[in-house]
Amino acid sequence: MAVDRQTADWFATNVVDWYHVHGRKTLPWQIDKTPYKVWVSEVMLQQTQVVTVIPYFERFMSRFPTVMDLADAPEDEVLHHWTGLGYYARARNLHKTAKIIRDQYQGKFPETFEQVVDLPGIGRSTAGAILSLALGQHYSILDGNVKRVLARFFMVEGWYGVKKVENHLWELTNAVTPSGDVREFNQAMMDLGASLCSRSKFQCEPCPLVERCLAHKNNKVKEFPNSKPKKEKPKKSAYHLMLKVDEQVLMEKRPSSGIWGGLFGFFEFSELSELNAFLVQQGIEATTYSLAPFVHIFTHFELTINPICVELAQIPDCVHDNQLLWYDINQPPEVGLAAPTKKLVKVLKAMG
DNA sequence: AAAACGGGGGA
DNA sequence: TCCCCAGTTTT
Repeated sequence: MAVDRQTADWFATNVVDWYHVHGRKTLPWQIDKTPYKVWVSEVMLQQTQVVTVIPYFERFMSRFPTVMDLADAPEDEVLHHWTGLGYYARARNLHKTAKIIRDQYQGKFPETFEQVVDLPGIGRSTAGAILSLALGQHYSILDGNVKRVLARFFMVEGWYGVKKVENHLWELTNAVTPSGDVREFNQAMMDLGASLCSRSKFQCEPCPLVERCLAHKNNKVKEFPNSKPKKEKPKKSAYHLMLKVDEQVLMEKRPSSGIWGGLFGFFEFSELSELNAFLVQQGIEATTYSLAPFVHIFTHFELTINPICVELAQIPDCVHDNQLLWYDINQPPEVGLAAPTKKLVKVLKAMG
């Protein structure tokens, strides 16, 4: 789906005009712009908002005023100046790239798209930002702000983590990016996305694009860009063996790592056959019966727990062990229990 | 508690 | 090529 020329021109003109009145022009990386400054600021801004970035950027620039200073610095010091920003792999890439520029480009920041985009930590959008903002070259950008503005204006369906959707957005940003004023336009798009067209606190009335914005027209600004579809949680199931002697039920201490680490719980099996094999192995011959299965939801998966009961007349020899606990449901010992275990204890108690 | 951010890297 | 991940902030 192409954008007609008239719409593209209208879009660009309105955005650039808005920039001249409302855009930011005096951020530290906008003064005396160089590819180096734009690069460092763009990488910082990939993960953090403008107000937070400013002090980091200034400290970084006063310690590493040029790409050569950065290249010659010890990695630890680079990381130190990044502390608090997170994503430390990006700081390492920054340092790696500085060394490449020192060693392969005589310390001069490369100025072609292919060279720039090949550098570690610089992808298509960041390369476009460096070349357009610092050097006025005609490249589009597509960061999160631009994606949001375009997804709303054109009501782009789908989550942009999907390649097809992202490609479509690239076509759109290419189409609306004007041949002149590319610096102003790109900067304006990022400013717009960060301010009026922010994710949740958007304000459409003062927006220079409001008249033709499809999401606004359809009263669906909130729905665009479409968010990442909640991925269905993997479903797992487990059998929990509740070995009962009167009012006591057997638990074991779980390994310290992994789910419910260090808590006490029932013997857990992924298959019923394993549970039965365990009983045979322990010389336990008694009838088992099931309680109602239930689902326990974790952040990353859903576990269906099938409780299996066995009632014995007396404590079997085989199960005296430090790691084991005969949990008396009337006099609960003070140990950690996972939520589903607690729930099952309650069920047992109710059964009497 | 969960999504977002842009690029790297593993499947 | 697709999908997940990193760390922190924001919602």
